[in-house]
Amino acid sequence: MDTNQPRWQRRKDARPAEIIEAALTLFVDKGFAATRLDDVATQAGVTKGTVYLYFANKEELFKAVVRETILPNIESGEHLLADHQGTWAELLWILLERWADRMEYSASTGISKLMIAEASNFPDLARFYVEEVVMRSRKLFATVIQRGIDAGEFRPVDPVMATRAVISPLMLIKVWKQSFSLCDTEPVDLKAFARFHYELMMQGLASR
Amino acid sequence: MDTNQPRWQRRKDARPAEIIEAALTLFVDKGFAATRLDDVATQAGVTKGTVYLYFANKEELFKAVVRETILPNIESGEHLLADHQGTWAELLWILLERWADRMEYSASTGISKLMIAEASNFPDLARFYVEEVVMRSRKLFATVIQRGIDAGEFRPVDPVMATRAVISPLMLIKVWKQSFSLCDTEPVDLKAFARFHYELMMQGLASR
DNA sequence: GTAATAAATTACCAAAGAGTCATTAGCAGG
DNA sequence: CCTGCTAATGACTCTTTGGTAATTTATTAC
Repeated sequence: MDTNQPRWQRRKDARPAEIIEAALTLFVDKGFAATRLDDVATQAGVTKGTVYLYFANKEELFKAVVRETILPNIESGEHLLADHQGTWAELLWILLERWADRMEYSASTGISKLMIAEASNFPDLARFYVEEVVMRSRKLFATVIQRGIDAGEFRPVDPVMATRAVISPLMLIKVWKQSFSLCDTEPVDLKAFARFHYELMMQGLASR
Repeated sequence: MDTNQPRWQRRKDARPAEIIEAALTLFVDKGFAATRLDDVATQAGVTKGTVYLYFANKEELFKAVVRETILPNIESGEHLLADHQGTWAELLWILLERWADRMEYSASTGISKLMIAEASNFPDLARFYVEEVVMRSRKLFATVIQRGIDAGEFRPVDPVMATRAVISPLMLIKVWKQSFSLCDTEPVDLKAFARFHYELMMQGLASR
């Protein structure tokens, strides 16, 4: 108020991304229904009217959040598979490590929790998510495992089930952390756990 | 209408349980915020006024749902540990199988998904859930693994991390099924997957 | 400087749904 | 059969919040 700078600025290009980021945080934290658009607007540094300038309604904003946040992350893993030279066990570890890494700093992995919570209320978005994100991730891991089996590196297990077994622990631990960070006092080092789980997967629990 | 039976009955003792069951189904399916008390009442065969006869408000109903549904299930596993005679690997399988079984028919396992979605909106309930359900389950599995290590059945791994690795796949698959049953077309036989995961845990993925 | 523009605000509306309470009616005891 | 008790109803209020639109103001071009 003391300086005479403008009360707000026109930033047409930057607004949508800022609103989506604010919405991502709040949706992941409180859920879709419990998040107020007024709060999204405030956190994005605008007012509710501005949100409606860029998104038709709350549901469209939700869809935009999921789409914009997820899509950039999908493809890099597939490139890793295409370009890989070493053993399949190595690639498996690279994929898990990269994933654990991303979980530490990127808010985008919170989408998993969000989709789990809201899938039944947004069937079409759930279908999009399952097809474009989940299926592609599964296929990536399943291919690595299948090639490992073909190369004689892995025992001949069912690659579909093995994929689930490989992915689940990291996935759940992230979802869990997202939900119970306030009360679950057992701290988890994501990367250390990823390594532990990888080695358990490879060697098994039984003594020899 | 044709017969002259009463329009409703007085069933003071039965109502709370019926309302809780209806609420459990709807909360798990649609989430807390998206569930209308009118719908809960209808599904329980009463009207909204009756719900408020037995529960102070929506939040208290939610807490009652979590408490009443979970508590009966906790203790039986602990008894299994106390009474067990065979190997620890056997007990591990018994616990997993029993869990997979229960997931098939009991709605109570849907609580996991519900708590994941709503934990941040109900911190005190989340704390109750983590302490009374999660921690106790973890402790149960960790004890079995520790004893298996002591007995020389298992390699000397970190039992806390191993517990997470053992529990996560089944847990996530259940949560997932709960959320994406409509669009994730890959069918999962819970018991078969439990067996697969158990054997993978025991033997490992690497060929010898 | 000034006028035209459109980005952003603010005050508003309407629907939905949580929560209330006066009334109704099932049921047990006399 | 009647009477009292209270479980259950259903119409009501009030708050919350998604959504709208008239108004304001930053910005740009001349």
